[in-house]
Order: sequence, then structure tokens, then C-alpha cells
Amino acid sequence: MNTAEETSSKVREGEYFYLKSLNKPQLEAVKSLSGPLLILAGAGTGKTRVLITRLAHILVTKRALPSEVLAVTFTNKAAMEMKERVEKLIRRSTETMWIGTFHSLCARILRKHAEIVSLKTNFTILDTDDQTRLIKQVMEIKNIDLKRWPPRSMLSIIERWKDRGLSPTDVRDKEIGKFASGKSLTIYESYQQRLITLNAVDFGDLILHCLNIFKKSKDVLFEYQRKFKFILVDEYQDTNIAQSLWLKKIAFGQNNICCVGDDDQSIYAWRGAEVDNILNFEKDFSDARTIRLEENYRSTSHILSSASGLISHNKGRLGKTLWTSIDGGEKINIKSFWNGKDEAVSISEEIVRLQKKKSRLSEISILVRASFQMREFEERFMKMGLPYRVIGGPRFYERMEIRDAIAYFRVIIQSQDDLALERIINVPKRGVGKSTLQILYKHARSQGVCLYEAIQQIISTDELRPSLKNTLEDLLKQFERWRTEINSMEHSEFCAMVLDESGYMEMWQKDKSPDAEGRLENLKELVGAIREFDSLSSFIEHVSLVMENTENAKEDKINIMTLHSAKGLEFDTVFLPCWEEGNFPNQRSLDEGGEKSLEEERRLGYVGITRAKKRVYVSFAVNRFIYNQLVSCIPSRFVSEIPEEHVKEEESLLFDDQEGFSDQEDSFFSQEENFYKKSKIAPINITPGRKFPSSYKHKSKESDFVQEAVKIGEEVFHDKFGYGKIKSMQGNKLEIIFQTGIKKVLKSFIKKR
DNA sequence: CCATGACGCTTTTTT
DNA sequence: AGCGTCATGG
Repeated sequence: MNTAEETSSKVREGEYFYLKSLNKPQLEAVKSLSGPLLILAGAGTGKTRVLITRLAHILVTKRALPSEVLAVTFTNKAAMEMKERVEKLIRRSTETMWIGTFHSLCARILRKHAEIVSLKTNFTILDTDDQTRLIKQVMEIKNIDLKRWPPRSMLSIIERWKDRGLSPTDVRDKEIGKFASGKSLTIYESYQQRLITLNAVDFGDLILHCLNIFKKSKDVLFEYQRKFKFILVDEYQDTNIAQSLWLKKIAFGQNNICCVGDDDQSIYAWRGAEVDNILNFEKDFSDARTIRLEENYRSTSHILSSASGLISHNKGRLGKTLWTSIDGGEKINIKSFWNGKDEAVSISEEIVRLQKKKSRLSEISILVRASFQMREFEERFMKMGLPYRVIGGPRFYERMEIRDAIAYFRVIIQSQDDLALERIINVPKRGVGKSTLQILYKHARSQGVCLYEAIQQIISTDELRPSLKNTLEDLLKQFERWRTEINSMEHSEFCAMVLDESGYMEMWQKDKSPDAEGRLENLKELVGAIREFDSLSSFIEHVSLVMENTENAKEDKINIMTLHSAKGLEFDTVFLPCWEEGNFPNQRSLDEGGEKSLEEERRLGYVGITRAKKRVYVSFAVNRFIYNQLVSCIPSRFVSEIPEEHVKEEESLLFDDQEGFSDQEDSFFSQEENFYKKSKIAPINITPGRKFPSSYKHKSKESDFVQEAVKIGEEVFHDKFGYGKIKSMQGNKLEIIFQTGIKKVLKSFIKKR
């Protein structure tokens, strides 16, 4: 191919074909190549395009070699997309470029300089499951009541520390907190020690160790500072403190860093992302410039204005004014339902209608707050035979059989991996149960060796009963033999052999449970996947770092996913169901983080709306099954935050269905009261004069509706039924004689004459 | 060591 | 409801 000559000829002619279709700020963002640059890019303003074009421009104009560019993304998907699009644009392989996620790039650096932080280059990257088991072990040793102090919580405390770049020695006393009676820091210390003994790291360590390498060895740091002439960072609003420190260190000197982000789309604060990174960019990097991309090419003006109206309720924004030249279109459809089932039915019917109008299903998406909410839609679509796909469901590599199989490989590659050995030591059953394991671990701890070595030592004694001793001896011999064979054959064949010889395959073949067959299938698929890699260890690295869902997005199916996983995607039609207080905004989120979390929930709503190109449907139900209990709900405050002029409101169900309503009304109101009592947030203000849904749902003190006593026989007014006379009352429930007949109504829906 | 039933918890998620 | 963990008893 003549790609190189072709590109350089373009350069000589000064054509830069790829710059032609950019708008003014985009062009500026691509061409401002010296000094720190923050690109504030609103939803749908072409930020990925700018990033890719910028990268291409740097290379084409020969400002840097491919190996001198560092491009950091947040997800593997984004990294792959960037590689593909850059390759397509400049027709050159991206192989020598450092394009990847924070974690994969750090892993690359860490493998090279592992010894600086007391690791060996073949260290294992633990998954969540391993992490939990490890922290549990540590806590058990320290006699912590695991019921009172859940290991998962401890893990998240550690993760938050790591997110901030804090090693155990950096944690200040006042940060320790009440967890595990103040033992959280010692647990953290022991956990880190155990990781080193296991020659293992967790995800947070990838960044943290890398920071420590830079701290300990200036030479290594200089090497990378010199190497990377240009740094590009995507989704900067999602970076945590450790990651921004990492960037700052590498960028120091050359100072050519360009970060792209949108503070309004920061939705990962709950796992340590720091919105302040983007807010403080100009302070963190001297002489920084900021360019705003504000022309939206994705959505109609109704959609964009709705989203802007919603997000304008947040404080502390950098502020952007998005605009679009795509005029008109449909208003946002807002609809209420009696229950979740009605909602799913109606949405599925609407989808069929759209389908008849030649809409592609793959251009339709249902975005929910929490994944359990997907089920209602899945069931409905299944019933109707509508094809759908769930994005971000359970992952292939998280299945038990796959993890077990990989655990075998991990022990072969790295015998210090106690967690992997522990996982499979009795799978298939070998009669090595909990008590045996305890003996082994006790020995390991007293000798300061890993589990594998402990077994080696213990089987040379008579501590164990003969049958056990023999099984363990056989197992170790097997592992030793596998290690000698690993390089003598094709690696996927080797893996198949291990699974076979270990008896793992046989275990599932003999299993009569209905899912055994599927598991065998998965194992076959695993071997097939391994074949695609150069080596077993590169496969395992892939599994630990990439873990991607191989979805073929090409099939014409409805997309169902959470709001979180929708970021970065776009669809013609977006359904946003389940907009009820407690669910969205999520109550737990609110309880934990108060006002800040409320704003993050609102950003989530903003992300949801801005995914749509043509149509948005927001809906909520009055009743919903939660843990199999029917609960009355009130609509999300976000519903009334969408500006009225961009909304098409469908008639409320509440007014049409008084009969069904009366059964629920007691719980309906106590629910609302409880909600505001529990929530740290005061009831929100309503827009006066707005009939639906705010006027009767989100009553506040300013409301002109009746708050206090009314008498039997008194004449009152109801929005829908007009004037009537109170016949009887029972708590909040009133029976009122209207001209159209006797209705049961909630007191709060009534105005005094 | 393993099977069984009681108990209890249940957001978002990528790496 | 549904799953996972834990304690109990065989």
C-alpha cells in the first residue's frame, strides 16, 4: 500500500483533508497544539471526532512519532474506537502508539518496572471476586465481625483511598473513620502486604503502583516525560485524583496535554471520579486554554432544550450553552402509568408503531437507572417476539466455569497466586475442604510462604492423613508437569489439555443439572478465544483488563441498558422509564451523598435525554413492585424540571382511574411523607401553574392546595372534576359528590373554594 | 466433608 | 422473589 507517500503528499500540498468538515471551535481544538488544552465538549458536539483528528494531525504534520503520543481513554471500547478511527483516517497502524485505558497503560508500565514496587513482572491482576475473598481473609485474621463490617464496604474504603493516590502510609489518622472499630487502616496495610506476597495487584494498584514507581525512580519518570510529546485524554470528568496525578506527572515538562470532557456528564463520582479535576484544569496546568464545543449535531432543539433545562437545576457547573440547527422535531413525550407492567406494555406498543414507520430497532434504546428494571422490558419483548439485546449484562469471563478454568492457568503461570489455587484446589472435588485449607493456610502464614509452597512443605511431613497427602502430592505433580509442557505445544491446545487432565471437564460432563451443558459450551468457547491470542499470559492479561462483552451491534435489536452504560452512545429514539422518586433519583444515592448525589443523578438524566437524536419518551408509574411488594410511587422531581414548552404531556392516569387509586391512597401519601422525612433533601419547589405532574405530586408549602382541615359538607374544587361537596372523610381520603358522581379523592388534590 | 435450610440483602460499574 | 452466605446436622 502507498499510504505513507499518499499522506505525506497531502501534507506537502497542505490539504489536510480531514480538517475540512470541522467547525470553527473544533478546528481550533485540533490545531492548538502547544500547551495544556481543555476541551469542554457538550453532548453530541463531536468530541471524539476532535480528539481523533487532533491525534491524526499531530502525526501527519510530524510533530511527533507514533510512539511519542499517549492517548488515554476510560473504557476499552473507547480505546478500540480511537485506534480504529485513527487508522482509518491516516491509514497507518496504531500498533506503536500508546492508546489505551488508564489501567492497561499503567499495567504496561508496571510490568516493565515491577521490581521497583516489590513485584515480579508476571504479577496477577485480581478481579473483584478475588479481591473480596482476600479482604475477607485479612479481616478474619484480624478478628473483625464480618456481619457488622461487610468486606465489600472495606474494599470500597480502600478503593476510595487508592482513587486518591493514597498508599497505607499516606492515610492520615483523621481519615480512618469508624469502620471496623477504627481498624480500617491496618486492614489496608495487611491487604497490601498480602497482595505483594501473592505477587498480585488489584485494579486500583495499577495506578497507585505506577505513581509510586514515578515517586521512587525519577529516571523512570523522566523516561516517560521525555517520551510522550503529546498527551490526549478522553472523558476527563471521569478521572479520579490518582489518575490526574499520573497525568500531571507524565505531562510535566513538555506540558502538551489535551483533555476532553463534559462536567455535565460526570456520573462516576460514586466510584471515585473527581469532577473537580475538570473544574480545576486551569489551576492544575499552567497557561491552560479552554475551548468550548457547543454546537450539537445530534439532537433536535426540543430534546436539547429539555436536557439543558433539566441540567440547569445543578449548581457548580462550568456552564455551556448548547445549540443545534436541527429545528423542531417532536416534543418530549411524558406519560404516567398505573403500574410498571402498563408502562412496559405501552412502550412495547409504541416500539411496534415506530417499527411500522420503518424505524430500525437498533436505533431504539431503553435506558433504566438500575439493571433490575430491565427485566420488565425483557419479559414483555420476549412475549411479543421483539428482538432485543441487553448491553452490560453478565459477562462471559465472570461465569463460574470460566473463572475456574482461568484459575488453573493462573496457578500454572504464577504459583504464588493463592487465590486461584484456593479456588480450584477442591474443584473438582478432591476431598480438600475447609478444614484442610485452614491447616495449609496456618502453615503458610507461620512460614511466611505462599499456599503452593506450604503444600510442598507439608506433604513432606506426616501432618496430614495419607489419603489427603497423596491427593495433594498428585495435584502438585500435575502442576509441575503442566509447567514443563506449557511451551511444548500450541497454547490453546495446552489449555484444553489442562482442563481435561485436571478432571474439570469431566466434572461438568457428569453433572446432571440443566446448565451443565451450557457450561461445557462456554469452556469450549474459552479455548477458542485463547487460540486468538499470541500466548496464554497475553490472554489472561486481556481477560483481567478488558473483560469486554463481545456484542455484535449490527443486528437489528432494541437496546436495553442502564443510563451509565449509555454514555457515549446515541439513538434515534430513547425511552426513559421508571422516573419515580426513590428510584430516579435513587434513594440510596441521596441518603449517602445528599445534594451532591442529587446533582449526579440529574446529570444521569441529562446523559439519558442527550442520547436521543429524534425522540424521547419519559415515563413513570404510580405503583411498582419492589422486592415483590407493591409500592406506591411519586414521579421523579426531574419530570417537572423539564421545561414545559418542550414537553407533550399525556393525560394523567390518576384522574382517569379513581377506583384503582382509592385502594392505594393511604400508602400513596405516607410514602411521600416518609420519603421526604428520610431524604436529606427538602421537598422540591414546584412550578406554579404547571398542571402535570408537579402540581399534585410535588406539593410544597407554597402550594395553594388544602393542607389543613376541611369539613364534611364543605364545598371544594378539584382540578378535573370541578366543584363538589364533601360527603365523608377518612384520614386523607375524601368522598366528594361531584356533578359527575361520587368520587374518592385525596385531600391534597382539593382546593378550598 | 457435604447437603440442607434459614437468614438477609438487594444502585449505578469499568478497569 | 431470588440469590448468596452461613450455620447446623448428618
